[in-house]
Amino acid sequence: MEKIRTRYAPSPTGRMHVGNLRSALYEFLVAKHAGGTFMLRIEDTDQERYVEGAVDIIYRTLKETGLIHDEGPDKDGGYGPYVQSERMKTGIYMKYAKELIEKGEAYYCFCDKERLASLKTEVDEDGKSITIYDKHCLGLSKEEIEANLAAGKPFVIRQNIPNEGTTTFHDELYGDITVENAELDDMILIKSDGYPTYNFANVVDDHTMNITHVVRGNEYLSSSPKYVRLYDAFGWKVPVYIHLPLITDENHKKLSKRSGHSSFEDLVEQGFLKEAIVNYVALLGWSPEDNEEIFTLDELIKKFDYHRINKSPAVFDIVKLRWMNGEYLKRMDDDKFYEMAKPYLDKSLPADYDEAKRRKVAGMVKTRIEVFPDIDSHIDFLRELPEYDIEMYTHKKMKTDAQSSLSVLRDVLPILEEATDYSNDALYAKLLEYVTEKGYKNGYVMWPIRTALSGKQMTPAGATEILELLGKEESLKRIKKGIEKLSV
RNA sequence: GGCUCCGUGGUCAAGAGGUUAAGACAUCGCCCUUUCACGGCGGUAACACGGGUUCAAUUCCCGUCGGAGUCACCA
Repeated sequence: MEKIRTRYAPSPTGRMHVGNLRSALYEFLVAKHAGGTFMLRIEDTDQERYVEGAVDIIYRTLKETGLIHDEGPDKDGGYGPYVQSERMKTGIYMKYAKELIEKGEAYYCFCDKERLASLKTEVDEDGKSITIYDKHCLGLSKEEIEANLAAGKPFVIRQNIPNEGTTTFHDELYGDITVENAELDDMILIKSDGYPTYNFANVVDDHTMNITHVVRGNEYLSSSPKYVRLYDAFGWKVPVYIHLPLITDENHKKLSKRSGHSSFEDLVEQGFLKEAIVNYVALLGWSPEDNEEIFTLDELIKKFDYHRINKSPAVFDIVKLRWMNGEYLKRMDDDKFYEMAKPYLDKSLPADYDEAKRRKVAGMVKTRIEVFPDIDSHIDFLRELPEYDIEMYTHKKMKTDAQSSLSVLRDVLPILEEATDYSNDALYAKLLEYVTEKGYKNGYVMWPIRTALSGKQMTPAGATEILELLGKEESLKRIKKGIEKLSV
């Protein structure tokens, strides 16, 4: 069996959104699972859409996600035959286009924009025009063509598709798909600026680079017959097609940059881990045989079998991504977690907290956040006591209310004032003495303390842990404030 | 609108002619607890509809409906 070769062929038009990333990932996995080759090819034949820096984004994203290509250009390795605009300079596309003209499978077209526009007669509900080129220039004589070319008249080269019969192609997932040739437009192969269109460059490059498996989004499904006709026209072997189900937003619309859907980099900026994003995206449209959900790239390579790819579109669910990111955070070792959380801790914590304290807070927060930016909402009270309502002192299960809290806080204040050891353990022991002496339940005492200290419904730590973090002075201040509030 | 594809809970997603139709996220409840969270346990919730084929269809076929994609000198 021949070695599998796949390629990721993005056009540099900006950041990679989740759909792009998923394509790259599956192309990578299809190849790697079978020990094949994964390559990168930059499809930049549209000078108008080219975005400065977009190629670097592609390199960076691939590198950061671990989707390392075996062939193709990279930041340091210079360019090669894998950037279409460079490749075009060799004249390869024009050469092949002319070959098709000789075979009668393509032809010169000199129609101008106006004539083309006049063809767009039918208009549908959305105001969109529908056109199929009328093959006007196919009827040109050899002399007319020569004359036009000699006169330097702008031209394009079109694929010649018969108006009768049908074309069928096979997709590994969707099976055989057949369309009427009459439905197929004579698509442009070479544009008037001399650049090949995506459609043409794609086929020429896939063939000449020996791509065996073409993995791409399902939006290409309906144009695939045209590609197949191109392969046939050349007499080339048609690659194995694997069209991927679309990834959509919550409204079931295809993800796109234009609609402002999140790119990989946006997600990273929102605090998601790269591994979690890749992991989550892998599960959009594919599932393993077992019920595992968390895996590394290497595990994915082992498990990935493209036959298990789903056919129906998948909604990108950020809520589940958040959950998954949280799983990654929980499994992360403490040192690494601390390093990554540091910038967020620095932002939220009082400046005088030393490293030991910061590490302690990191540990508290580790299992309760889903993404790093969640940190602030958990610990902001350490910086400053927020305004809070005394309603918060009421807790049904702890059987506390404003009145009971007031008396507890009044009792506890002197204990805390006298305490010299402000460690969690010592304070806990001290307060427990009080609790047992009075015959209260733990929560009956701890709840009001915690409330007075934090002013929050929830905190990442218990009352005594917060006492330790805050320190004596600040703690007493907050307890007094609580008493004051409750006394009114 | 033409063409193409898709249609299992709110979402992801197993399954496949005969099952009590998995699992995960979300949601709800209980337990644990120095609050919340974590963790543990449990609950609600799905085969779009109508015809066939069959002893038996969620599963196969047809139709309907619904959704999406695509119809550029963009990729």
